[in-house]
Amino acid sequence: MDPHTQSKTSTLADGVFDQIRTAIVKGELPPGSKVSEPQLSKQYGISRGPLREAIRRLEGCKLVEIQPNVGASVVSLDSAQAIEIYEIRESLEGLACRLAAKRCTTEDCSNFRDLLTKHEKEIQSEDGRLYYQKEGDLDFHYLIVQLSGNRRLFHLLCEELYHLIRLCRVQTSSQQSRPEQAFKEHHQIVDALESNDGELAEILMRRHISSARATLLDQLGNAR
Amino acid sequence: MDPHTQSKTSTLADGVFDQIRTAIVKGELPPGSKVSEPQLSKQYGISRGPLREAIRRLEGCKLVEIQPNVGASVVSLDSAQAIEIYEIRESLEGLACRLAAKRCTTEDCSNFRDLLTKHEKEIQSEDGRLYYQKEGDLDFHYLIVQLSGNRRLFHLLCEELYHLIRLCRVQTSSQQSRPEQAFKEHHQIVDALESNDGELAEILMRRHISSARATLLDQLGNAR
DNA sequence: TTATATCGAATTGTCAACAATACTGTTGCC
DNA sequence: GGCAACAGTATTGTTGACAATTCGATATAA
Repeated sequence: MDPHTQSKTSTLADGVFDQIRTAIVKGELPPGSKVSEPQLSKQYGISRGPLREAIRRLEGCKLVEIQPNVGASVVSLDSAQAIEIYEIRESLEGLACRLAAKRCTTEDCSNFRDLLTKHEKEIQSEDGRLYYQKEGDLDFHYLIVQLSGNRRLFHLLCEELYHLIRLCRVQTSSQQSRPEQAFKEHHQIVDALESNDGELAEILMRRHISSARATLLDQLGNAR
Repeated sequence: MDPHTQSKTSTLADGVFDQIRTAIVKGELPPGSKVSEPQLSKQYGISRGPLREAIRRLEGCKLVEIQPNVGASVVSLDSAQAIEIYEIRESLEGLACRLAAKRCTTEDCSNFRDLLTKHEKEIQSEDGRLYYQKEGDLDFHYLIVQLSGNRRLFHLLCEELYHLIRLCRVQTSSQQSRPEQAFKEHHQIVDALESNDGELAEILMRRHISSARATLLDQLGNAR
């Protein structure tokens, strides 16, 4: 569609991987829809070779499912799978938070505070409705995972799991209904980070995500 | 090499994916070694197309690293990365254990006990040295993850992380030196599962893996 | 001897064509 | 009318060839 979108990636396969992944998490390729090789091959102006490699990478991220001799489809996450994803997220972000608390400097903390006040303004100005859709929430979590220092954990969360979570939100067209509470919880987490209390930080983060999961599942239930 | 090894998988790419993955975790393709497309293409008797798809899947499992215009190499895990992997494993298996405790039936528990006594015999007969290399240890963990009921967690651990852990052991040619202690810890975990005490089971599992990590890192340090 | 440049070989990236399988719409039969 | 077999079409799986890039060896100069 956008011919100028093709960024200057070294290989075509990596380029279309990024593009298709974005299309999926934005909902342009709806969950359950078929990922047709001829169509995408035309659309992105590349041959089927690199395209198939890109699809295989998407399969690795669990964003598409491939049936042999049938093809790939965008994953469709039911509530059971959403629960599974959030259980894993809760565990891993708890870990990230515990690790981050050990490495958190005063400068890091002030960065967190800055981010949170910036978010607070957005919440107030937009009445909070768009906070989650604009990825403001994930920003905060990104920063913590980054601070954890565990690069594999960063990749697992930020390059794989978060995309699935975006997909969940797309499927429910979720407008998070508890921005104020989430905001308060974020501050509590930073408090724990500030005092380098890893165990508390982990507990708070797990509780925070557990609440988010409950909210999401509530919406999933209502959507049905 | 083994022409009859090519199992009847639906697609060539999936077949060689399995074969190469096995070759990597067995150490036949040593860490850091180049994954040459022409060579493997000849070796497995397939064209480069499906082979490249298989390599892309291996990249998704983090078993190889791909540099554009250079090619893929088997990952080589230093101690820092081993720590990262074990941190993640500790967190996720803690989760698995907590979930498993909630779903554990008396039948499941007797299965665990059977497995453990079987392992005990192996330990005694072989003086424990081969316990870990024969994957007896991972058997136990497999069962718990399976019992957790979280299929995505199962895939993440058993289809991705455990292969990396095997790779760690291959790199250190690790002969676990604490089979008796591990065995005792396994029993304690089953005790917790038996009483459906998820929180205790999680704590015990995390501690168990933490000990395993310490042992591994000790060997990594000595190996250097 | 060391460093640099250059050329050639090998490898990776990409493509288009062929083979095999799955899907679709029709026909024929019960 | 409904269902099963069938043929045609479209899609996926696979291959070999070509283009582009990288790697290595040789030669040259300081």
